[in-house]
Formats: sequence, C-alpha cells, structure tokens
Amino acid sequence: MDLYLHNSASGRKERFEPLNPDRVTMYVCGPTVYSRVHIGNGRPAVVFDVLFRLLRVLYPHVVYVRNVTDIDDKINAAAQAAGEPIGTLAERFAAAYREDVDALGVLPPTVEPRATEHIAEIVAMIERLIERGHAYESSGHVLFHVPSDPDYGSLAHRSLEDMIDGARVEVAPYKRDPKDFVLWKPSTPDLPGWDSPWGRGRPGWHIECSAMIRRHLGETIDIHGGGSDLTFPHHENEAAQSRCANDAPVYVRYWVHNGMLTMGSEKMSKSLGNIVTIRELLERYPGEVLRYALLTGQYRQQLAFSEEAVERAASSLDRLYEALRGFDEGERLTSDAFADLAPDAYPPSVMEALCDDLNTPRALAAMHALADRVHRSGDAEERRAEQRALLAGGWLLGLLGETVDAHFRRGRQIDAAEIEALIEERNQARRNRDFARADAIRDELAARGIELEDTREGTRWKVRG
RNA sequence: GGCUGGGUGGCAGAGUGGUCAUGCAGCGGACUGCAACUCCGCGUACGCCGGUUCGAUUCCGACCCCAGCCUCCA
Repeated sequence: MDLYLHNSASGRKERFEPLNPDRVTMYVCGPTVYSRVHIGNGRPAVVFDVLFRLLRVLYPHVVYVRNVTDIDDKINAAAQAAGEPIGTLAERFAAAYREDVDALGVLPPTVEPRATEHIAEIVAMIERLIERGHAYESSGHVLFHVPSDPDYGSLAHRSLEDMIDGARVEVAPYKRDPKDFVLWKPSTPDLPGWDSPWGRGRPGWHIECSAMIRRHLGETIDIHGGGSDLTFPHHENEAAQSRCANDAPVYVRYWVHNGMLTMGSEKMSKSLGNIVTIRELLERYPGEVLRYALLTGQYRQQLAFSEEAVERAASSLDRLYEALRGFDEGERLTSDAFADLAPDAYPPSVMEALCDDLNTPRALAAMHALADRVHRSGDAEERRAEQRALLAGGWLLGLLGETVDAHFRRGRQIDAAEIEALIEERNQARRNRDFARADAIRDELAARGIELEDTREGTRWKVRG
C-alpha cells in the first residue's frame, strides 16, 4: 500500500518513496528541556509516533531520531531561577518529557541524541560552512550568511524581499546581513561553554539539529517532522546550513509539519500563557484518552483543545473498549509482535486512512466501524477475529493497549472479590424478585462510582469514567 | 503587508460534483423487573455573492471572517 504525505516544501501531497527502502530515516524536533511540556507539545510526539508505527509496518527497518535540546538560554535562565545546576535541571526535564510522552503511548524513538553530546560535530560543521564561504566569525560569534544560500526561503516559501529586514528583531551590529543567524556564540564563565576555534562558547539552536541529523542519519533523510511553527525560521535555517555544509544535493525529502493546538481560538503557547501541561492532564485523565483526543483531528489542521474535547474522547474510547469485552487477553500480541505483522494483517480501512497523509479522524471512524462488526458478529470465533482486527488497528494508532479490565477500572484500586460478592447477592435478590434490595445494592455501588451492566453472560461492572 | 491553512449539523471533526462520514450530546424505539451496555431509527450541516454544470457543500472568481508563521515557540 502506498503512503502519501504532505510535503511542506512542495505544498502538496506526495507519494512517499524513501531514498533507501531498507533504511527509512526520520527526524523530529524534540523538546528543549527547561520545564514541563504542555499538551500542544504532545501533538507532534503522538503524530510522529503514529507515522513511526506505520513506517515500521511498511518497511523492514526504520531509524527514528528525536533529539533533546539540552543547551539553551532558557535552560540557563530556568536553572538560575531554580538555583539548580544546569545539567541537573536539563536531565530532570528530559526525564519528565519521556515520562509524559510515554503516558501518551508514544514508543521510544530509535535514538534520542542530546545537543551537548554533539559539540564536536557541531564545530566541524561550522568550520565547513566557514571554509565554503557560508559563514563568518564576527566579535566572537559565528554567523551563517543568509544571502550566500541561493535556496534560502524555499521551504517556508518566502523570498528574501518578503522578509522585512529586522522588522521584529534588533539587528546586531556584528551581522553582515540582518537575516544572518548565529551558529556559535561566546559564553561567559558562569554559562556552559566548550572550547572552539572561535573561543569558549556554545552552539546556536539551528545547528544542533543539522549536526545530529548528519551524525545519526546521514546527509539526506527521508522525513523531517516538527510543529508548523518551526518551519520558519528553525527549519529554514537548518536546511540552509545542511545544504551548504553537506555534499548531498538534497537534505530532507519530505518535510512534515503538524498544526497547532488551540485553546479557544488562539494557539496554545507558553508566551500566551494559555497552556495546560501533560502532567496536569494526566492527574485527571488516562494518557490514552489524551492521545485519542489528539488523534481526532488530521495532524496538519489546527485542533481545538478543551476539557470537553477530552471528555468526548473518553466516551469515544470507552465505546471501542466495550467492543473488546470478552477478549481472551492471553491472545493479545505484544507491541513488538504487532510491528512485525505483515501490512495486510492490519484492517485495510485503518491502513488506507493512515496511508492517506495520516488521516487519523478517518482511521478512528474505521475503528468504530470495526467495533460495530464485533457487536454484530455471529459466533464467538467471528467475534474474536473482529476483535483481533480492532486490536491491530488500535496498535497502529497507539490505542487499546490496556486490557478491558484495566481500562474500565480507570486506575482505581478495587477489591474485585467484594464487588463480585455484592453482585451475586444482588442477582440472588433479582431471582427472588426482591428488586428493592437489588436496586439498593446497585445504588450503593453506584455511589462508589461502580456501574453494573446485566448481560446474557451475566453481570459485569466498570468504574464510571 | 508577505507567506501558509481554514470557515461543515448543539459540539468536535472527516469527506465528496448527484446514496452514508464518524464520535460526543439529544430525541424515539427494541432489549431490561427498572437501568446500563448493545441494537434499530431520527434531526431542512456545508461563511457570503456570482459563474460553470442537467446538478455544487465539493470546481472557478470576487467578497467577508478566523487562525498560524514572518521574535522564542510543537
């Protein structure tokens, strides 16, 4: 099955053809680790996790790199404010990030490189840029000279004339051109720094990604992902650096950008202060519910985030889990086993939706259609087959990874034996047509948040969502 | 101002030149002792104005409105 992805560079949906099908490469901009991330930061993690899963199904070998930016002025500032060593703070938030996205069902990437572990590569790349006449040293800084790259602006679709010089940035006197940006800057003794041909200093943000990609994935990669707000200037600058420092004619074959989450009508962002952290949400909702909510919109569109959206996601997800009732958990495949299934072992409807530029809303609709098929299945064997299909589709989306039992207990510690005993007592009362007693027991359980359902197979229970 | 992407039923959100998205919520019915789950069914949805067409929410043009990027930002 062919995969189609929207390429930001061309502005259109293109058939995905990896440079080398035996080694598909993908890089996604990870977090700058100076605080807890918000749910908007969770969107690319989840979106590209779905793409990673899909690629693993379609190709034998996928290398997925998601970096950690652990050298940045904001980290320095946060460490100072917290009275904590910079490295300790960065490490703490890197761990927090992993914890947060793990709760969202995001698989670990193949490599998670840190900027500070690639200083040698960064310095070497800057030296190449200077040699080739694309960068220059000035007042202890090294700057990329934007006019030296004839293709600058090709990703973000803007000409140099479009960019109003220094419209919103004060132009530093050491820049030859207002658009020139920093590759290396000097550090003071109290700040992290590394020796370099230009003195003790630290790298600029854009060069980190260029260097890490070159080191781990090579000069040309298949997919580069990230939020649409990184397209300019981050990715444009990154592309310029790599184009000019590398020998390969192409840097990124497919640029893939996710749209922003909005709160009300505005983008969720730290600068606007309208954020809600993943951590805060996890105190109230399962990570899987948050993931479902993030998948209700196609990744390129803006997605309206709200409490109501999360509540809706919770109800929708319950519906899928209801269809898994009675599934023998012993038959459940591990995540790795799912990844190794042949592409045609996944429900075609879900595959087709995802192969069409990751149309997750359509994939979720397909999941609900599969759930319907479970409910309408004739015999136990057919039902089991439909449930297996549902689970395979679920794996692609990173959903339905819990057992039905665990899902409906909603993280609560419950004495199942006691509940079962009460249910038996109630059923005895029902047999005796003592409905007052039966209802009293049901009400008592309901007060504890436990709902009962009488089915042909007997009575079952779940914790109210 | 430049460059992107949008405006779909109560809400969220797909999609399509002429039959159905899907989910949540709501309503009616079946099932149930009553519920819940499940099932069946329901609701004059496609910003505005023109054009093309036998037929447009879908194509074309104008207009209005919204959001993102152009500064750190997923």
